[in-house]
Amino acid sequence: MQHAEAMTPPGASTETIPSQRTPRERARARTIADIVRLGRTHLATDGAAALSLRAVARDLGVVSSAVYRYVANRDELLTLLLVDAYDELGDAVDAAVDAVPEDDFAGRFLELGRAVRKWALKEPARYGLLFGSPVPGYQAPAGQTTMPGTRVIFRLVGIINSAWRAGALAQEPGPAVVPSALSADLAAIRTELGLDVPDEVLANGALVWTSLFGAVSFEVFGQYGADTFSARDELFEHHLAVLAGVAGLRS
Amino acid sequence: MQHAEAMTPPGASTETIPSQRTPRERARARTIADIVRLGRTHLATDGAAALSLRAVARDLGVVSSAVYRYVANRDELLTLLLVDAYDELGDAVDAAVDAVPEDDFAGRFLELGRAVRKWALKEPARYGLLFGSPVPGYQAPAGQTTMPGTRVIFRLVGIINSAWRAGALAQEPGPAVVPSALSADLAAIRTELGLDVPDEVLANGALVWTSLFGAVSFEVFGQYGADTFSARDELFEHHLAVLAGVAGLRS
DNA sequence: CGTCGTCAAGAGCACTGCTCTCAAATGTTG
DNA sequence: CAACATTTGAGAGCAGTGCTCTTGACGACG
Repeated sequence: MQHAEAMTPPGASTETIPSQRTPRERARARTIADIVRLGRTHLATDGAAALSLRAVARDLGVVSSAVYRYVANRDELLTLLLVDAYDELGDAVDAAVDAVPEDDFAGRFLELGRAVRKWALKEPARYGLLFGSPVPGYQAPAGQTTMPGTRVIFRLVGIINSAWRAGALAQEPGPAVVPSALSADLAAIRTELGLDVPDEVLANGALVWTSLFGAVSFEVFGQYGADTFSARDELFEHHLAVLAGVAGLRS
Repeated sequence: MQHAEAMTPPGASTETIPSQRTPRERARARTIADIVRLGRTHLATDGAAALSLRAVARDLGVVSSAVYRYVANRDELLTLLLVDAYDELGDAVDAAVDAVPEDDFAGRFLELGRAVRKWALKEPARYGLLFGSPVPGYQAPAGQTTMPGTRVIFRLVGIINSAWRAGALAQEPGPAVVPSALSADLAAIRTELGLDVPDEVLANGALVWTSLFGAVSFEVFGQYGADTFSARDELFEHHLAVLAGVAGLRS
């Protein structure tokens, strides 16, 4: 929050990419991209807590203090990597969902879930940065991270909302009454995202959201024992099917 | 795994607590308990990655190298704190569940969920150590952590199994067929834990398990936006009610 | 062509985990 | 009670970390 303003000094930064007018800016952008690329590798290899600016500098073939010309501190590099990972996950989810016909709502949901799991298993450390325990002392600047960080949930509620509009949503009996305070929250979400679904569906959607990431996190973080589940694909498919039912998406 | 053997030097340690025969052992146990206590404070304050043996030594009023007389390394202290936290969570869950009549299966499940959430919100950093992204380079020794680490899930499937035995489990329609490989996993779990529930119920129980911790993790780790949900108690209660339905526990 | 801005390098501070040696305190035992 | 043995704490030291500051060089721009 406070960071967001501090990061846009008055008169500087055009928010959009500066299109690299001078060769200096070109070289600078290239170097920052290299730093992010190397940081991504270290992040994927050793995890977020072990991300070291000095190590990145070594790989860059430069002394440690030189990196500070391009990145203010370790937290800023972490933010860059956070956005980088959110975007990669968002792209993967978008591609998977878009490959399914628009009117196959259940199919789109299943592919969304599979895409999240697939990316998480491929990039466990980066997934951990996004959805694991927060890095101590690091607070993600909301201004830069909320947008890419909400792509998956936006996509999910978008699918549910489209199904609702198409009249393809099976209404579960479920606990009918939604308390007033929660109902106010849901109303705010509904207006902000331009949704039509009633409280019950929206609340269930939130549960499906957290449950999807709960299942993925358990698998990625090794919460299942080493040998408790060997058929993890099938377990996840079962979970997805049940969650589709909770969301009202019958295939 | 490998650690487990290295931690029981031949001829030493009786595995059970040595009951502190000599005053030396008494003093030693007291010091270790102090280290764990101080470590717990640091863990709760600054998170797992920021846990520092030197800081613990300072608080203990002793030079840094002295703590290595009691704890082999940082990872071993982390293991002690891991077990410590698992046990505290397990105790909290046990107390909450035991406060509900044995035949109120849905009520027991709800209290289990509430206890997990309550403890997690009270101890976010320690919860993060248990269920967040794994600490890089640290592998929990299974021999010491699996037992306390499985108390909650054992308790959960115990409730479901008791309800099944009592004929109080509402069978949901759900996706009927459970694939063969997953069925084999579930059979192994069933025999190991002495359960009677069919595949479908057990698989749904696994989903309820991961979903419960998914919902708690989202809240503890701040995955909900800062101001998206203000009525989080009610949201969680709604989730619990739906999950009780998934488990077949109708109240 | 000279000025000015940018950049890399190096030194340095405070912190971390961990190892080693040495001396003191402590408990055990003859 | 005194001698011994074990345990313990202190200190130095190594290698690593984030980060700051100063210095010198290089390149772009007026």
